[in-house]
Amino acid sequence: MGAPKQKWTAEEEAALKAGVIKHGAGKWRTILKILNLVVSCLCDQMWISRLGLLPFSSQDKWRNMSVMANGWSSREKSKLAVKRVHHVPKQEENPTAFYTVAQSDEDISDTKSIVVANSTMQTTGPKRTTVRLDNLIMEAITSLKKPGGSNKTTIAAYIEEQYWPPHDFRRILSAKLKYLTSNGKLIKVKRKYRIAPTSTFSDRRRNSSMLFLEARQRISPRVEKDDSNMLTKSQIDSELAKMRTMTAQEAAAAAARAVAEAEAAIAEAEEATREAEAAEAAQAFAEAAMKTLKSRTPPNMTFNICDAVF
DNA sequence: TTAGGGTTACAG
DNA sequence: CTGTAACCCTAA
Repeated sequence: MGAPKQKWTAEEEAALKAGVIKHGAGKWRTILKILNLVVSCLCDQMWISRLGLLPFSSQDKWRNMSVMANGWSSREKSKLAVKRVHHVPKQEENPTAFYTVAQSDEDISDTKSIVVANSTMQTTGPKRTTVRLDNLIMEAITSLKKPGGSNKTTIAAYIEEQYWPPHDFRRILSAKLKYLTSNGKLIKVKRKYRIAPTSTFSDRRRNSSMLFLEARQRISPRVEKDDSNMLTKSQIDSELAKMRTMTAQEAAAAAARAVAEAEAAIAEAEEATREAEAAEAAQAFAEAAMKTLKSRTPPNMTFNICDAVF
């Protein structure tokens, strides 16, 4: 009598998972934005109506999926302080069996549900989820304690030592440094950067600018390639060619990465206007990736994107 | 804007 | 009828 009740597709679930992995459960608005962006190419009106107009849909979906993964019944037990989920031994058609939903009253600092894979997951502190390149730069300069500031090479070396940035990370760093300098956050003297005295570093608006480094850090090396924010047209085609030979699981992983990278690229682009082209390319890749995933329509999409990515 | 409770559609 | 999933509402 009213609402037709549209069901979620596997692709949509995959995209949702990717969004949650990247931003954490709870940032539904942000996730929504990314999801709309990535999946819009499907011309799936359901997404437009569901995600565009009903933010709580993704929230509800995630709630359902989480509850399912924990084996609890519908949703009535919202008071779950779960710690570990054992694999459901029954059938293998339960794709979401690896969530560790740390979501109780106050044992975990924030309500950010941590999605954990079963394999090579290093210690991911709950608070370490949002590292920004800006902060890394500040951290580097601060830690290096150079009198006149640190030059780009030194900063890059520091960050590369502490984290696991992509290959052309230095290129992005350059743009970022330039931007921060023009913005007054940094002061550049003789090729050396120092933190501006007055400006307590804080990025005005955006919180969605999660750093691709973060995602990059955990992406297993097997998918480590020449991709990054700076995707060229040919690189995208190359990626797509690879995807066509992928399994559904790998395609899902690629789609997940596409989500992350598109978001990262777009976030960067918003700050450094120079990156607009990169964002476009990354977005194109994301869309293409989703399209590929869509057209594939594997037997029953029982992939676990967490497994696939991490 | 989000967390979380309530409501309704749909499948078994 | 019962359980599940999508949808809706609202306090904070």
